Amino acid sequence: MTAETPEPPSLTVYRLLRRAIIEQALLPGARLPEDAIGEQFGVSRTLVRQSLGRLEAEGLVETRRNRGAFVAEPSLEEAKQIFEVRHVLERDVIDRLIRRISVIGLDSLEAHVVQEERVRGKNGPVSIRLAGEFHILLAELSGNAVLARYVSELVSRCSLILAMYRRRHSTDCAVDEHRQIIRALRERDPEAAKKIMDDHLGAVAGRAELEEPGEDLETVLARYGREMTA
Amino acid sequence: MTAETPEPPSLTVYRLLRRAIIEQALLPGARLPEDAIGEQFGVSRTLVRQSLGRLEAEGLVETRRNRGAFVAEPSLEEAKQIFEVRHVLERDVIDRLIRRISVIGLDSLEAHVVQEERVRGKNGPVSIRLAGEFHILLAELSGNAVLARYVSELVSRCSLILAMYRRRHSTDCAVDEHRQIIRALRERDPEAAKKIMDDHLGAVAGRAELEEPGEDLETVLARYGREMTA
DNA sequence: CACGAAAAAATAGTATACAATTTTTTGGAT
DNA sequence: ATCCAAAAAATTGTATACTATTTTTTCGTG
Repeated sequence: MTAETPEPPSLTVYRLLRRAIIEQALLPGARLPEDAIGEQFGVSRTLVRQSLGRLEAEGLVETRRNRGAFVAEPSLEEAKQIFEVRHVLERDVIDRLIRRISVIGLDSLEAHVVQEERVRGKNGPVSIRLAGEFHILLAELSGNAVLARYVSELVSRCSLILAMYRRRHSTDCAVDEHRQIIRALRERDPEAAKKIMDDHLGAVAGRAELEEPGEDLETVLARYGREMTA
Repeated sequence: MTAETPEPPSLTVYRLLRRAIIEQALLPGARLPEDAIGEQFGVSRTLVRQSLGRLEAEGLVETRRNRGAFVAEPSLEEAKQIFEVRHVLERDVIDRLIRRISVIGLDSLEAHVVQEERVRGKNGPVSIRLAGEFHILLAELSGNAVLARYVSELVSRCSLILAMYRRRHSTDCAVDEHRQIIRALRERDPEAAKKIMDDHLGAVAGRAELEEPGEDLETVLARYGREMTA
């Protein structure tokens, strides 16, 4: 009789907004008016506001006093700093995994990559999310929850950065690089794994060019809001 | 004519609660009832709730569904993980500082240590806070704001850990070790600096023993609430 | 006196209401 | 037509009100 407590609506709002941002349905700079969001999700501004506050703490949202919330627009400087910290943390993740990863862990990584491959080219937004979640899974397998949380946060913010400073999303390369990381882990080769990780992350840091704004808020939230009411 | 926008009350509540926790005026496990806090600070539950939410995201507060908020009680496992990530991040801070720290930066570190020395033994809570702020200052001088934010968060959580798993607060040693770090930075000696940092952090990770609960909430918040109304 | 069920009180979760600020619109003067 | 000021609308920030859950108290029974 596990009571199966349902997810509290406050969390749902947070989670859906987060996903909309990470999947780049809400692009950097997009306004996030409290009542419009609340209406779409069928909740009051109270919960929306809480969610926005939390997203702000994570760096996915910026709020201007008396002026509302916007999807964050990390500057190039911020972007550089985020990637630098990712480097530091993910190198440590690799170190830990080399020492402790189990067969089960490797299997779950493989399974994830298979999933990535399955949607490759078919569903852009989901590809973006899955690519990030591979890194989060790595961090979680490291066994250090604190480390995993920070990696997760930085990976999310990288989604924003990619949305701003990259021509087109080409996840094709990523899936391949992910496989390479798994192989290096399987062979317990820390230098190879770190090298791949460095390349994988470093390649992104040196580009620039913007995109056009996305669809309007209603359309986006209607899509993400379905999960709320259902 | 810089307009000097005053701090919004929501931020003030957050900041004061945070300080009360970090200075160990509110000990791990202490209940944090929303209306009692709001009454003390002269604000509604709305703002208290926002603050508690943010503190929860930072790991300083834990909330149990329909049961309220408490000052977090990190387990020994969590504590270990926090110190591990601190190690990784602060070693990187040192690396950066060796490369880039200016005379002005070194001076501000010196100034901070002087301040630490001034209150040594006289004001326990402030000593605790200042000891942590030395590490935060180091991280800020590294020039990477993302890195600084994470170090800051972890340092705060360490305050909780010390409150739970340490016999008595002996900041005497810390001040001395802080001086040693400054010296190593001045001499551009990365290995020495990292060695000291490792010892400094590592020394704490291997102890255990609990303390007794603290004073009641009202007394504590009356002290911290002064800044709110003034 | 101990125990347990029901009632009461307390407290968290959410929605609504109100105040303050910002943005947009309007209308007149140049 | 353009610009500027004043009014209106929209939106945020905060407080209050209401609902649901949890905790405490009460009180009857074994």
